[in-house]
Amino acid sequence: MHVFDVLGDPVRRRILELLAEGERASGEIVGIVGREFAISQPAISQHLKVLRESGFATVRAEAQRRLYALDPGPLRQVDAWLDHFRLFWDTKLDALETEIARGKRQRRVAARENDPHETRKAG
Amino acid sequence: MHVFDVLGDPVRRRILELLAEGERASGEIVGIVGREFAISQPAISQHLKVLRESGFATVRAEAQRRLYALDPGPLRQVDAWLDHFRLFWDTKLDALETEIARGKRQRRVAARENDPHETRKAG
DNA sequence: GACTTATATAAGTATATATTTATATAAAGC
DNA sequence: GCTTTATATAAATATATACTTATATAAGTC
Repeated sequence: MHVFDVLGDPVRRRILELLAEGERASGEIVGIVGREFAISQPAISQHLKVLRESGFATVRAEAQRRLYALDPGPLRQVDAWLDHFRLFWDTKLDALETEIARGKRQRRVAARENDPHETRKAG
Repeated sequence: MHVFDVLGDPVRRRILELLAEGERASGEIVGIVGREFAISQPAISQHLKVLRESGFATVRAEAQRRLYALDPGPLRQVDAWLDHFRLFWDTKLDALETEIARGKRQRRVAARENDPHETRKAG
């Protein structure tokens, strides 16, 4: 399923917002999102499956619980696709600013990925 | 139709990419996108309708032609939604940078929107 | 005024997916 | 071992939407 199809569903968007706050058990998500959208546990379980299989979320087991965490990869892809349009919607100056910031970020990310110690901070 | 549902279709994403390069007549879009995706003129016309009605594109007439232009509003909404996750995927420092840039941009946008010269789309 | 060009709309259909209820799996507690 | 708790899967169904072909609208050309 394409990144944007995944994001097309409001339940999945809500789940992602929750996961942005931190790891959550399936049951917690069912509690919150199920109440907000009035849908069943299997419905949410299937949305979680979509999020797993499309790379938006990872899971780890802890006893019977399944703890879901956000994987930012696909969201970064969306951000990258928006680059097509930033030059359009920003003023030229804004765009330049944005591009400079992105470039800096990308260079740092590249540096991290080459670092065998996988350090969290990079200047 | 929700912003993300609009972006869920690959034909519409391609049309938006084209419009990011500048205004295009419906016929040009049919020529390019129709060939790439092997779909008919009415199919593309219907996608253009979706883009119009969801605010991604504006149209103006020129003789029989319909000239489509990108409206960045909904794409900015997507960008804004991604803010939920930037703190997650950036390092703290990166995020701070991004937020500062966004703040500056938003203040400028607000200034533009208060400008009485602002143009609105045709009914 | 008929014909051509450019685009949109109508009607019908096929397919994808979001849901439901029912059931399976699997770990924990007693 | 049986029951409870937590989660996933199966099967069936409803709905939305992305197409198709056919046709309408409207401006330009001869």
